[in-house]
Amino acid sequence: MSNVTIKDIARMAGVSHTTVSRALNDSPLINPETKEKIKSIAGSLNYTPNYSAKSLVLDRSYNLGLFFTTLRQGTSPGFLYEAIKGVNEIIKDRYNLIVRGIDDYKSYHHVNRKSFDGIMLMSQSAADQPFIEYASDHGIPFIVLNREVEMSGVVNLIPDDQSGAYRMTEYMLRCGHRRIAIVEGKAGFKSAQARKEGYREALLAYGIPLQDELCIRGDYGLESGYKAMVRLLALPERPTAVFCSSDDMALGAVKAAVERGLRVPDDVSVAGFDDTGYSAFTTPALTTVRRPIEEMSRAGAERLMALLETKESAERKTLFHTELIVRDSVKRLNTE
Amino acid sequence: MSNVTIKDIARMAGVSHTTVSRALNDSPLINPETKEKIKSIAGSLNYTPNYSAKSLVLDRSYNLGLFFTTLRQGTSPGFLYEAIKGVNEIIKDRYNLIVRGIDDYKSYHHVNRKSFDGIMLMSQSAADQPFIEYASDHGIPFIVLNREVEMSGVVNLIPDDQSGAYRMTEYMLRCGHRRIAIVEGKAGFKSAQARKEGYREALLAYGIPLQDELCIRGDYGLESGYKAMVRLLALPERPTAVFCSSDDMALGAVKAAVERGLRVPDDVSVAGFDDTGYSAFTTPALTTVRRPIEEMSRAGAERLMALLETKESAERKTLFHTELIVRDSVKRLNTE
DNA sequence: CTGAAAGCGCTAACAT
DNA sequence: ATGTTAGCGCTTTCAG
Repeated sequence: MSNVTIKDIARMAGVSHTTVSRALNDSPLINPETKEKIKSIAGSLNYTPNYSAKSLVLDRSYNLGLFFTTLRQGTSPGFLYEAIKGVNEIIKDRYNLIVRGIDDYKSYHHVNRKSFDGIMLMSQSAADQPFIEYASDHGIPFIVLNREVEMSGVVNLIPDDQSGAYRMTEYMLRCGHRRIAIVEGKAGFKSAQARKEGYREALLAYGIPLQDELCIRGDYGLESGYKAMVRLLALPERPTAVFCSSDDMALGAVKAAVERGLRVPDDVSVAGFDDTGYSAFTTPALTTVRRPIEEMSRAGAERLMALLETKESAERKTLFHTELIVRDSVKRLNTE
Repeated sequence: MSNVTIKDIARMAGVSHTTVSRALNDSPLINPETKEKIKSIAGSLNYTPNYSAKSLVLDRSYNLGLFFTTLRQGTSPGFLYEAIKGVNEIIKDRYNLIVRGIDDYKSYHHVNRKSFDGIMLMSQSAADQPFIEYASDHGIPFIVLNREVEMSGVVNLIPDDQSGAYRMTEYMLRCGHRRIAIVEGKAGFKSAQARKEGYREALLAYGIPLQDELCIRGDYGLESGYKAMVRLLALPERPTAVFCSSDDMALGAVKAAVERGLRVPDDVSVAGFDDTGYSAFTTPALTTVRRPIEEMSRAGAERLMALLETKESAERKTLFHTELIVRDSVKRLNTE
């Protein structure tokens, strides 16, 4: 029932508990034979160190936080999934991974250096700026993923959303589309802004003015894509292509089009962003932009662990490349 | 920078640290005025208790584990998402939620009563029986969700998969289908077996023999649904309806059918299981069985917390009802 | 109502 | 190479 302590082992081995502690921590000062003996006793007694005690004296909690802006809305299941998977793969059982939406906390009181050795913030919105400042003020080692932050000295891993959106829009333009709408992401989310910017830039490069009526606000969710498409289809002059800032919204948009008797991509083209596992399996398969969440999360975990061990990390800002994934939901209007 | 301890507060308040401890823990033995004074000092100093110290003396870690059989395959993003969301909603900041796939552990060494006050196991497969026994042997309070376990005395919350599958199959039969295939879930997963059983039972009730060629093994993933459908469509006599044991597989199945020029549901009907957020937005909208993961997770968190506080929990086994969700992917062949 | 003292299990000087 | 001692920050007898 494992209430064995180093003192018990010490007694059995006929040494002091200090020696046991050292042996178990592989101190080089201990006689190899003694060490072997102690370890074997520990093994046979099924000894497990009491991490609360270790934590107290070593001033480490062995907890790592993986925090999201919110778990309620705007965070897609696929996003959460890939992030957790990526991080867990790296930290193995060296740390406990604590997953939380920032908005689950009434106060940040429980978030402190004693309780978290480090924090990875999957930042989605500027709304978590206060949290970032809190962490910074309280000297908690942290890194920010997914959203670019201005703060200096912060390790910041971000996907290159803007150029992804640029390439997608450019692709649509190359396919001959000229009237291209965008369904934007959640208001206040940096990623939403970056994707819009890439879209704008591409249009500009082709000398096409940005039209307000073709920019519809969404919130990254399925439903909002649906509603946006309904509005777009009601326009006097319909777009020939719709760039949705998330795959989920693209799904919703396709749904709206199909319900109104239109065919995708024959009557209207639709593209997404994210490349969730589903996008290859929708009908039609979704042309989208792949966002390397899992890779970014793995890298984040590595960087955070390095930061905890060496107390510093070289590169501050790292861009993760997005990739255009061409499937079947955007029609080629020309032969180029 | 919050390295304030109760001793600092004691000094400032002119009392002993014992009194501070008691005051902060709302002990009734402390003079209300003293208490107020101490609390206000603590507040102004921005005191945060050191949870490692509390943990050591109180023998509680304030950690709750949410464990999955695996995070690599067979666990859908939606499943993970709803489970985490449900649990976090209940535990708020009273506990840390640690999310892990059991197969992330090389050994269970780090899983013990000192490190986890309690564990919720989202059990998907009999493969985690050893883990359950481990937890039980080591006296870690735990409850098992999602999969029925034989072990007595274990709090066990499970969705009623079998009757969900039964109702779905029955619905297909009522629609006039007689040649109904099933794409089964991951081998070894209890849920896969239960869904198959519900299917079998319904066929039996209608006097239809189970045909091996209509039972295809899948693994709950998109791809496996696709492959299964390919095989079914190659049959000399095709099924008129295909019951997939997960929405993901249903998506794959629809994909395969459409690629082969068939229309769903006009040429072949497809149904799913789970009712993930996506199922209403696929084309056609998926007829499926809703599985109340979030509710079950919330209930699980409540039960676990009750178990930790009162050291016992009344009901051992609770069934969560699944629900038939009729949408557009199953065709009515008759007029009944 | 408050304080002194002990101790949770561990690590880390400081001896030797 | 090993032991002695102190102490991490907190709660909890036990005394008063």
